[in-house]
Amino acid sequence: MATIKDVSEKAGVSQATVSRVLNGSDKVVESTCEKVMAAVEALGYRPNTLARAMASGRSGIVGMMVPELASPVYSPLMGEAEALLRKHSKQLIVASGHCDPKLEREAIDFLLQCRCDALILMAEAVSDEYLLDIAKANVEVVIVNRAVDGLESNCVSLDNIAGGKLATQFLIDAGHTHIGCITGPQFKPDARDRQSGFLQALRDHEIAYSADRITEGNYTEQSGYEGMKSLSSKGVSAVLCGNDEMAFGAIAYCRDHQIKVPEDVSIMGFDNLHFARYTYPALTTMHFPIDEMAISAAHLILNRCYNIDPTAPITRRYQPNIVERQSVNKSA
Amino acid sequence: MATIKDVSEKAGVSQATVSRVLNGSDKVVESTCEKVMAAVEALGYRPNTLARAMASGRSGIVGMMVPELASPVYSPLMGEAEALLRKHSKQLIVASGHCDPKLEREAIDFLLQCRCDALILMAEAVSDEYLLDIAKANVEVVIVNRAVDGLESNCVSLDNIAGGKLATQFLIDAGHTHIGCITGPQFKPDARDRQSGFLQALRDHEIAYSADRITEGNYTEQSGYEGMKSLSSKGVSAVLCGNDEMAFGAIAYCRDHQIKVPEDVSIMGFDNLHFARYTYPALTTMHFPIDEMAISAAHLILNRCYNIDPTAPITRRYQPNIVERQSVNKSA
DNA sequence: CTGTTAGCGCTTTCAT
DNA sequence: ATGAAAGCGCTAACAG
Repeated sequence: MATIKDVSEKAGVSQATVSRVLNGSDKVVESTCEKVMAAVEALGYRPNTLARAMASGRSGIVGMMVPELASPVYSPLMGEAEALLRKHSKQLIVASGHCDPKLEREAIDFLLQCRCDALILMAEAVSDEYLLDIAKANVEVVIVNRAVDGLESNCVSLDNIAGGKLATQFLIDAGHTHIGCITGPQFKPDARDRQSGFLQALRDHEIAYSADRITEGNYTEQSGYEGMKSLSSKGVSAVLCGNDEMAFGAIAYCRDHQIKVPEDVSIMGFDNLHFARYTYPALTTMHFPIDEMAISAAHLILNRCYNIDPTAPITRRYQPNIVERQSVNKSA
Repeated sequence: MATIKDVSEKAGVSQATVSRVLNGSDKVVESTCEKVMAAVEALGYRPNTLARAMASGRSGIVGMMVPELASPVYSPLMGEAEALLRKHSKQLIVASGHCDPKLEREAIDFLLQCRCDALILMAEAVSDEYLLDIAKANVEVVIVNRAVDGLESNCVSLDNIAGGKLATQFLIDAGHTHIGCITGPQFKPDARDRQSGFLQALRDHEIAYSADRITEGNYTEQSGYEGMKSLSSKGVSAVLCGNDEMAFGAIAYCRDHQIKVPEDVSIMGFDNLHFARYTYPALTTMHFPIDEMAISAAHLILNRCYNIDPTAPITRRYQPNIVERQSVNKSA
């Protein structure tokens, strides 16, 4: 593969000059410029990103960590961020943390070793302190879906408490008083928040809280199925699920056991996955604006790290809203 | 951030020695080793991947191009490949080509500039010739979901013709003779192949081919919805969709228009997306073993490029198989 | 077993 | 406006 040296020789100029025309930085006289471009063309030269990063101390790479690469929930985060970053010639590299503190640290380490200029982290397992440490290093850090104390201006998060509350209120307004909840795994901040919103709404409406109407799942369909099974004998007329996938599982359980949704039991999800509209009945759920959050995160980095688009509006705290479809009975 | 020089000074040895203990390559005496490790620890040193790649001529990075980062179809490709590669300390970086020849070239260029040791390409828009050119360069290339003449040993593909045929046969065996087809966009090789399998099966069974029972979609739900609309007046008892997403759209159309699936019309998908089991009725479809293909692709690279696991079994040509659920009426 | 010495391909002063 | 030269942080012969 051709190097800058080859190009400079072929064009009869110095390497510095080649570098200058390629980066459009300094003023180069028209004719020299053409000679260089011709040589680049002839040799099929592609600048070596690695070498460029080494010499300049800027890699142009932004690293992202998500829990899983293959997940309907996080995919949009990668998709949207990549699109925007690419538009400004920044490259996104992604690593997955698999919700495990050790793996998350490894992933972040990897990203750091790649000398990313900035990091977008969707960290679920690692501690706040660890994140604070990272943020002190000389990389710009943006944390998605989690509000870390002391890192307010680096976080783009969703108000999950308000979401849980809003969803529950919707169910209450629809006339439900016997409401069950299949929560996400309690070690995850978002799962805890959603549940606490649920509890708050109950309290606000002075509806008796009943521990056996709450069951903990792990965000998978399977656990939603199990959760629904255990709730089905508890006399609930509505079930709030910690996420859409568990809601899919709950619906599947109902179908398998001749429980009609929403006539016999209403089911509500959380996330508004793309597919939520295709279940039967179509799932009523809370919208998680992850694509917008991705864009805010990317803008934040573009601003702070590369000084691009400093006027782009950035929202740091998002409010979920209800997407009403057919899985909730409103005449209960 | 600490460099190898800092470490070598702190440990009182040469940089070369530090490099040796870090790479476990050469023999280093125990005591030296400990000194170095202590210094590494004390300084919080992380080797610079970029510099390492430059000096060694090997980046340890494998590049992947997929049509979209956020897609239920391609996600597993990234997820599985990353998991396996990471297990062997290789990093995956992903770029998206958006099904556009220009963007695909840019993505591949980017990957090449990053000096990836190998490329996993899911290229839909770029020509065979272009792929042949790339393969001639000094990167290992694996092409997924496309069989390129002259690159047989670098391709991991799915027999889409056989898949289209098998699916159609299944419909025919179920008693259907008036079969419609919503195909994918014809500029995509897989869409063409699936359609030609459909046509072959019809021919094999001497069922009259009727052009107005075939409509071209673009793999989106929306286009499936539209396709079903146009087919609904053509007297078909079954519809084969070019992919699951269009099948979802077709089902949605039927639901909106009181057409019962599968009593009035049977619908069959292609891909077996994770979500296909959650539609109502649950979608009968062809399984696209993309996770296994991802693993084969990754193994191929591990073998050829890094000489790891040379005995791992690798399949280059996959056969889709039927996943029977509830959307096809078998007593037609 | 360990140190010395060249680079890897590029950017960036500093001269001219 | 352009060239010369010094690194960026690391690995890889080659000595010893």
